[in-house]
Amino acid sequence: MSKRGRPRDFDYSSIVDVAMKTFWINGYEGCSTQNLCSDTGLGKGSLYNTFGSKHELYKQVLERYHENGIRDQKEILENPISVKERLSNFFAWALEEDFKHTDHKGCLLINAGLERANHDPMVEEIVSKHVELLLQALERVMEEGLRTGEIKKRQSAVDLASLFLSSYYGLRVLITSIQNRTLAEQVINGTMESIFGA
Amino acid sequence: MSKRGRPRDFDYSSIVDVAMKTFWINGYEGCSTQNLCSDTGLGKGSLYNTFGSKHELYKQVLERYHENGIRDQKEILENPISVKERLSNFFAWALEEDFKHTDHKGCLLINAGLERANHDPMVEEIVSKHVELLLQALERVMEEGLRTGEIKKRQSAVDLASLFLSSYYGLRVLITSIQNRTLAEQVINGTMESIFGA
DNA sequence: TAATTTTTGTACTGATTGTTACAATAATAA
DNA sequence: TTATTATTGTAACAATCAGTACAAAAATTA
Repeated sequence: MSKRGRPRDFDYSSIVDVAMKTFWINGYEGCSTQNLCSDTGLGKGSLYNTFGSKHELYKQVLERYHENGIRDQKEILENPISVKERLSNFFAWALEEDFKHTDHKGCLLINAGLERANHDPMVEEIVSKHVELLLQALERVMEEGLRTGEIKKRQSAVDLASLFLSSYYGLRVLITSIQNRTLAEQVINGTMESIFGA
Repeated sequence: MSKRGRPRDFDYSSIVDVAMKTFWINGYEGCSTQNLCSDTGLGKGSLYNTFGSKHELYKQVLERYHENGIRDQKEILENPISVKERLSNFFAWALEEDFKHTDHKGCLLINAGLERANHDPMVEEIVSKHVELLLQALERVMEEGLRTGEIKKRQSAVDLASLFLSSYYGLRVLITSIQNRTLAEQVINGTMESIFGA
């Protein structure tokens, strides 16, 4: 009694994935519903019947990106290896994310935040939540590093986490805007040295 | 013989300033030529007669923003006071830039870079140039700090400059996406401590 | 004044925007 | 089979997009 009528012949989840890439490449204002239809293969009927609006589809995309992202980031940061290795892995993961794709670049949440967080409360909310969770995870890592003595600095965990966070986002912005691997490696080097150096 | 015909009754420079704000608030794709006309007070005839296209006006805006920006930044970084004060002033300047406006936020060049650098060579070029010049200015400051002993770390000037650069861009992204002054101050604190701390 | 040159506003272009209407289609439940 | 329900593709919607055509207006030069 629950599922009468013609079943849809596409996979909801796959559509969100494809739409993610389309929004990623073009931004929200920069891509049309026509683009979304041709990229996903859906007709307008199906797209609007399923998602209701371009904005709602965008929301689904951002929520998924956030959930996948914070999962991956936590996995890296909570791995029971040395703190230095964890942070190093975190940077390596970001670097790979940014250089493995040739058509879309950077962190989708940053792109969305800069394009729309000011006028779009939905975007603001998701980005805020993500940053908050990431910052908390980083603080826990820094606390552990300070406790075990792996980090010898006399800085607070909060300050260290904030430094790392901003450096990380700055790195992704720089990579996205100007494709420069050397600079990226210098940023990573400079940040790691600042935390673990003499 | 040089200026015959009806003179324009608006100031080119002022128009670029107004257009800058319009692009800043809405992004490139997010604002229409209609928006630009109503904000500047120009008719379409005047706007297209003067600038030729939306894209050309955007270029004028970005070039002016870049020139003004790098001028201000260099002025702060080359001020003959202590290196620590200079970098502190630099952060204070960024903080003020981001919090003094309520309608438009962040660094226009970052916004432009993330929205368009990938498909628009003009944008990529201006952003690259700006980052390069800023990085050079930062390197000179770090070299001076290392030479005078004000910076006691054993990091290279390049690494220190890269760290500061990414942290600075990360800061501006964070402020733009999530309005959080406390986090901003933690970022600044964390970065300054990393460079000048024990 | 008259000829010349540029600016200005208005109307308009074809294309595209996000969204809706709806009939044909295809499945299930009875 | 028949009734029901959801999905699908197509056509269309008013609104807006970037850009153009052009004549009226306003200045200069002669």
